Amino acid sequence: MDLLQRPFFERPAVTEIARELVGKVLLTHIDGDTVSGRIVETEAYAAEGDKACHAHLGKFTKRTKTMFGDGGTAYIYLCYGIHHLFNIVTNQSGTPEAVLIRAVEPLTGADIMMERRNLKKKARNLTAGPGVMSQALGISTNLNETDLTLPKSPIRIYDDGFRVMASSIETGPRVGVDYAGEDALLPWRYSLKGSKWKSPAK
DNA sequence: AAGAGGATGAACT
DNA sequence: GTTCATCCTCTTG
Repeated sequence: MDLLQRPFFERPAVTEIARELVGKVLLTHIDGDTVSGRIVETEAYAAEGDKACHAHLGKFTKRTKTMFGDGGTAYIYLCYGIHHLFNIVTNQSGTPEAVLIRAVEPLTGADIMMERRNLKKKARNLTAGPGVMSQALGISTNLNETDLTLPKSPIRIYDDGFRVMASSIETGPRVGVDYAGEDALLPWRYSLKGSKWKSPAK
């Protein structure tokens, strides 16, 4: 299990990072519990030419300032007043780009995830979807700006040797970004073809 | 100070 | 297929 280091996240091509994150392991160590899941769905949000990005055109606010930090930082924000959405900031400090993690396949600690989600079975609705995934992993906005590259961080990304062939990656338009006009059509959603742990969103 | 809207999910018909 | 819970952030006045 190799912890992904800062250089992986500081690259300029956010779409490339989003694609490569599919198949990686997302691990959290929160409240003494360690759980992990394999990333099966991501979305890329770019600093330029992407109206769907919260910080497009350099829009700097209290919320978006996290995206201007170093690559490898957690960007977690509340959506619809209910859901905690987990993103990974990419590119160099000052360039606000991020990858939204939308779904994982449970690997370890599924019992803890079920407890957090108040579910009895290890079903697809345990972690398939950005809001429910965060809940299962114990991620909430108080972990915003967490450095993901430290060995002791409560949230980390690992490469466990699992390899995904290019032909196993499915692309499509991002979810819930209709307000972004033509940028909503960009095929910047990446998922693992055939995985049953993808989010149900069309 | 107030209002609108949002990178969703669950529970309906 | 539709509705709506729920609240933070941003915009406007």
